[in-house]
Amino acid sequence: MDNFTLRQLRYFEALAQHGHFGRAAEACAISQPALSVQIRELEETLGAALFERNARQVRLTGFGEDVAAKVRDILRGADELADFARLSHDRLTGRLRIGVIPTIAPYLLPTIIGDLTRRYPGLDMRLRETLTPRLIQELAEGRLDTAIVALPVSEPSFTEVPLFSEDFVLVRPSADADKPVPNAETLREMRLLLLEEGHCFRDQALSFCNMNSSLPRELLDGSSLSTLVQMVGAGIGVTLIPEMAVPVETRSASVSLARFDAPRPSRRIGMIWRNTTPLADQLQEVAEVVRQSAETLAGQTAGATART
Amino acid sequence: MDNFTLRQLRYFEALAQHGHFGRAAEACAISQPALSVQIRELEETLGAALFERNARQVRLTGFGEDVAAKVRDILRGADELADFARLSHDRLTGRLRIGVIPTIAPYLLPTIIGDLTRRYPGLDMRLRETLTPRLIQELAEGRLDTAIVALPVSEPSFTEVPLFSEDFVLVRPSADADKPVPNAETLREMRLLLLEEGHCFRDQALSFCNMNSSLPRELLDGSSLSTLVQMVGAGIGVTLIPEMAVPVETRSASVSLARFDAPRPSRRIGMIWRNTTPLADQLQEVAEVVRQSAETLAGQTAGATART
DNA sequence: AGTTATCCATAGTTTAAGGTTATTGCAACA
DNA sequence: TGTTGCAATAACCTTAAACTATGGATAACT
Repeated sequence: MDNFTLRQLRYFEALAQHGHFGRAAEACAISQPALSVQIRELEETLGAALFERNARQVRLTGFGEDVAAKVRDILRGADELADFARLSHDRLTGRLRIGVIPTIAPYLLPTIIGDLTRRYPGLDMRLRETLTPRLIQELAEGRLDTAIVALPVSEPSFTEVPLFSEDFVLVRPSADADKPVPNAETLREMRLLLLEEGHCFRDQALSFCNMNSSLPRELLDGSSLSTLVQMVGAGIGVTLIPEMAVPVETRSASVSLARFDAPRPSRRIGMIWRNTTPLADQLQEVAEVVRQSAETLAGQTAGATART
Repeated sequence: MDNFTLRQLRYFEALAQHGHFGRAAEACAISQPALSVQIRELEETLGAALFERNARQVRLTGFGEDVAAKVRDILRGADELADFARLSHDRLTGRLRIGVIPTIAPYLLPTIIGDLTRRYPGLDMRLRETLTPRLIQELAEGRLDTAIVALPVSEPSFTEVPLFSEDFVLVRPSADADKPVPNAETLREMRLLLLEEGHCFRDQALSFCNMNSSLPRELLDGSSLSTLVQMVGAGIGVTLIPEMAVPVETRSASVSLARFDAPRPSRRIGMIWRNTTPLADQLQEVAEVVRQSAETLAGQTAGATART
């Protein structure tokens, strides 16, 4: 292998520039003998003289000139690396891969993308929307940096921080607007439309009714909350949606909304990341930003829910 | 300044590639703790984690990936430098700046350019033809690597090696072909055409006649041997030319050649270089090549002189 | 669940590398 | 012929980097 050091290259460049051991050494903040030794060792590793030493001046040899050009490239590369590292210091930078579950993504992402981009200019955000199990797997494999999911996840190798809680809202045909709000019991008797299997929100909704997810039931599965609301509008049944989805999903459907009495169904949303990620500090910051975005969004949503 | 070392970058690259401290350390031919320490120190200098260490694997962080790209560039540059140096090992390479006096250049250069190029492929030869004082100055200033001149030069800071001696040949009008060959005495009475001042060959010719160069005389100065021979052909006078110039200069002129009796006028041609040049060894080689080229050339020249 | 295996980090020690000051040697110049 | 300027060398000291041995955490196995 090549056995020269970056230090030798820096000394070499200084000497090439100054043409004088004493002054070059001063520029490198070392003593003249130290520089002499390093230059000699560099010449030995390269196998040829880089400088011609003369009683009156020190001059690059032809070989030395060729070397100088290559050394310049190397040192500029090293400087760039140092600059890049300094700029990245403690700042969230480069790529940040965030996973989000489908029952959050459409409502939260538009806001937090904006907020994060404003907060961390130059951040290369990459978003992935998929079901919790896959998010967990990709996070474990290092293909994601963090994920926004429903808590708890209870993976010992993950850290989870809560972001916010959101209630579930009942969506029923407009015709039912004046009927009493059902409780968990009565809800079980109704035709409850749910997301297809795999969605955590499906399980959360079922759990509210004390029903088993795997229990074979005659229910129609939708692939998105949007679909479910459309089906409700068509009078096929009722469904639950998280509060955050209300403004978007009920905008154009003729359905009525109802909030449950206590104990209200709800879920906790949080961020998770690998315990070992070096981004922990920055991800805490990101969590704070997301939390505030969600809070703002919740304010608007509450208004919307009230209006309906 | 940046305080990382090339060694750390090599270790970093190995670890990035292997994703495993033990195997990367083995690839670097060091122990695992040594690698751990160097990686940690690199991370400290750069101010951020490069790898995420996990019980099962070691993975680059986003920052680490950006760094890896820059590190690759730096290391490839270093490798190139090492390769370049290895190729240049002890071989005469790169630029070689040779100065030659005008009364040698036209006759010797065509041959030695060919011979040197054959001997040192890839050599970037740069030739300069000018008068001895300027050659000496440029050599001293490091603007030439070596020069081919008439000896002695007697500069204490220069090394001189003899290449060959060459006799001076008398050139006179063809009509004089049968006249006896003049000696130094009788030559002084003839109309001797010489090169303009500054040419060493002018002084050498004058010295043969025991005449002082600065002595005001009615003589016509030519700017090249070629001009002088043309003037002889026109019957204006006689001149001396070095043996080596004979084949080229008398090819198309109607003049006759005559060799002097002993003591024949002659001059010693040699190569000079700075005592301090690191190319000394290689220049000795070059001198040997030039010596042989000149010998070959002298053989042809002798034949040509005999023919006339 | 206890045990083993794997793997990275840390500690303590030795060796090599790089720095310092003091001195020598060499050329150039007055 | 000293004198001066400058690079090389020597002797010594400090820091860096290697090694062996050990520790602690996490998965995997029985």
